[in-house]
Amino acid sequence: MPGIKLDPIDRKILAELQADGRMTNVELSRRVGISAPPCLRRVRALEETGFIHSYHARVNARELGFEVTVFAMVSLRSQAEADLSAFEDRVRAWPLVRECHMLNGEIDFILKCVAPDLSSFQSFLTGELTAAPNVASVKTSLVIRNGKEEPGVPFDVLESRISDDD
Amino acid sequence: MPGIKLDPIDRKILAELQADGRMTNVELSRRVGISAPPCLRRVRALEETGFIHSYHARVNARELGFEVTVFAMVSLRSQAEADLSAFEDRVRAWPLVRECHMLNGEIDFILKCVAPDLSSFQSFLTGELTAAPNVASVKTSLVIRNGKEEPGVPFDVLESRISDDD
DNA sequence: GCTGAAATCGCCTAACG
DNA sequence: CGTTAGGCGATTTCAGC
Repeated sequence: MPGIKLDPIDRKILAELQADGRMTNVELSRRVGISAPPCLRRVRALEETGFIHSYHARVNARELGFEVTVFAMVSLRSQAEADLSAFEDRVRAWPLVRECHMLNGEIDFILKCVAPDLSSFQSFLTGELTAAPNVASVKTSLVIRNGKEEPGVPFDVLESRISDDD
Repeated sequence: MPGIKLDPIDRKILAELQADGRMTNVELSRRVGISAPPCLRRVRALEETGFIHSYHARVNARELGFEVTVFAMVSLRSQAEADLSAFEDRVRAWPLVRECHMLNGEIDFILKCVAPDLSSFQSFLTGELTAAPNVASVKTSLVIRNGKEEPGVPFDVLESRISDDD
């Protein structure tokens, strides 16, 4: 899988589609400096090789009635692989949990949760999360405001580290 | 701004575009059960009213050479509004920091960072983040693996709480 | 192999009912 | 909101580098 490499045009395509995932192919081809057919072929190849995972609209959570975002730091009693996986399986079934990252250190998982209001989050917290098997402790922090939210990766950092292409 | 309301078709549109932001308008119109022109008008309206913020391709960070993701918990010495804003301004200029959330409690900010490797993150950590004005302490946690990563909000939670439409 | 040009097909997007 | 219709983008085909 790491045998596939990208040239500067591929990286430009990825950067452009990360910034605007609904851009038309002709506009994209214009921006990366090639004609439309090869541009479309490259996009399809990037999708099939997994460099592009998916496309999503970013919606305004608060306007839609999701007024609270909470980070939950979870520690488990057992860190055996089967128990870690079991917890992750459980997390995937909870719609309020949007992200789950396994961490090093004392905290085993950090969960990013979104809920309509505090009371619905708290009923999830006490009724589901802390009540789940193997959960030792949960520390929650309410998000007061969002200072930055950029999707994906910083391609400019990549460009200044790359010697050459494919 | 809260005067604008959404009917079930609008919510379906948002859910579909959150799940697949590159869907064609005719496919979208088919899924929500109306014809293409009014569907497009609704999408444009949702974009202009800010319910749809933007569209993004989700890329494979690891394949692209961003091997490490780190959560940084930052505490500041002063929590005066001017100092909080000054820190947020600084964060926006750091490409490695993809998200910055202000929290309640002892930790003032949680930062989600992405870097090509540990050494480049650590040079950012010591050279930029902990060296920034007003930063009292920074605790970092390396992401071992990702158990879940869903975009945006859980529309199914919304549906089971909504009495009626516009 | 790759790209680019031409042609076809389908979608987008006005205008109107 | 639906239908019609014209213009544009998407996608295949084919020729050239």
